[in-house]
Amino acid sequence: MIEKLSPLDIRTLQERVYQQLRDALYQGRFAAGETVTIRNIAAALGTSAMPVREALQRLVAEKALVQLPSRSVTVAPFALEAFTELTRIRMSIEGMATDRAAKYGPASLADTLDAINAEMQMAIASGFTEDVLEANKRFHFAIYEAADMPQLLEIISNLWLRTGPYLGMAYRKGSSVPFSMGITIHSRIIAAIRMRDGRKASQGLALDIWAMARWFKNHHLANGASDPQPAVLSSLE
Amino acid sequence: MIEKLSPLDIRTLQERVYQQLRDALYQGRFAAGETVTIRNIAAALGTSAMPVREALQRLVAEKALVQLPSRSVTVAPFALEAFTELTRIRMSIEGMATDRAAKYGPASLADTLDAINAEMQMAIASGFTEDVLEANKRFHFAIYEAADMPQLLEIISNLWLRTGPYLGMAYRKGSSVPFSMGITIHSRIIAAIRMRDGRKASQGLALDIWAMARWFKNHHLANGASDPQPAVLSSLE
DNA sequence: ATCGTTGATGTGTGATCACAGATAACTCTG
DNA sequence: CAGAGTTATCTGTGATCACACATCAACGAT
Repeated sequence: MIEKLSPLDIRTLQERVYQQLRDALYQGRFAAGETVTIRNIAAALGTSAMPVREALQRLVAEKALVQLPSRSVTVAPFALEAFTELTRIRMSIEGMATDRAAKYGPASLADTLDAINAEMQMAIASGFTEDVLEANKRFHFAIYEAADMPQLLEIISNLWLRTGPYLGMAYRKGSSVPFSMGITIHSRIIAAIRMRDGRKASQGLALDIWAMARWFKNHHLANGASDPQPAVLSSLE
Repeated sequence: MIEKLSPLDIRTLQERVYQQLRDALYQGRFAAGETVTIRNIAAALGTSAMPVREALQRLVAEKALVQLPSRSVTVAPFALEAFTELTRIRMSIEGMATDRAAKYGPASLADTLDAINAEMQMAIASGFTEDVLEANKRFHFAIYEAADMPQLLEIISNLWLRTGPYLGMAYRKGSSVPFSMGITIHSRIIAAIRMRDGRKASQGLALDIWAMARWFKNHHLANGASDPQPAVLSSLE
């Protein structure tokens, strides 16, 4: 009986609108600063305004979108200070998750990460940046899930939703993301996890986040004509 | 001209509903597990269902309320594991904020904190627990604001919204919260901040959070008949 | 006695509408 | 030719309604 039928999508319309918008945002498919209107999206999705407006409000509540004083909703324009602060927060919070994953995670974690890192290296070699980004995300979240702290995981997901668009945006403009350095750092993290050295793993992860942020800043500000960042970790500490 | 008129409240209805619910939740005025319906609240507030349902969805998005599979919204019932995890997260995140406040905050911070701590001691002496809780909150947030990280501040506010109800609930049941110990810990934090010792300040703050959580667990579980927690910090580390 | 059915009631969801605020182009006045 | 006022248009907000789903109690069949 069961195998003759396929499960249905019982999510509410609002939920589906939300997830579609969330994905689009995460992949940077909306331009920063772009304003997003209820009726436009409703028309694009073929729904009424109702589910769209609730999805938008939810995204605003999660800080994935911002609401102007005029009450219209826009994609947050890039702001250096906000980005720097987010990076600092991520280094701390994701570092904490990594510490716990290293100390108390399953013994199989290091092997899982090795496999993902190998896939990432292959993706780099073949040049599919989209796949590289995806593998990088999988690498990080494999660690965070191993920390076995569901609420922390959600906080981290939210932070990625806020930072993600910038990276996607940057590589969409055709820049070669320096992921090869990432591979090396990842290996160091794996080694630390294998030795259950939470401190080293956490520091490695923070370095990974920091290096990516520094690259992004230099790349982004090059187009915006501003000072490149010094290659010293302390500037973010 | 200007001084003849007083400014109006231009917030949307939804916003006002949201803030009223948020306050009520934070003060523990809703029982854990209680289900909250749109029409009831709308009737109580004298509005239509529309702004209420949007406020509720916002609170769900912020994890201040939970949505059951039946799609009705309830106040999250107390769950020990969730509380323990939240405490751990708070120790880390609020510790980070404290570290920065100590290192880079204004020189006046220590004096401000001393004043608040004195007020708190007075409130303890006079027995107004509500005032004690309020002073305690002011103490903590004076530190977090000094860290000058607006996004981090919002994350912390959200964490307090999730943890706050339990403390309010407990003291509402007539328990004497052991705040006198808090005063001592606070003094240690102030001393560390005065010396710009971020590490010590952050450890002191984590201890403050941890001690409060431990008291709550013992108190709460005493009613629920379970094992009291050992008085060792490592159990949470 | 147990399980399934039926109904009543209460609930969230989504569509639709009326309306006020915002914005920008335009017009009129000085 | 400014600058204040006007207008047209687009936007979010809030009210209201129809509907489907959830829940639970009373009832009936087995």
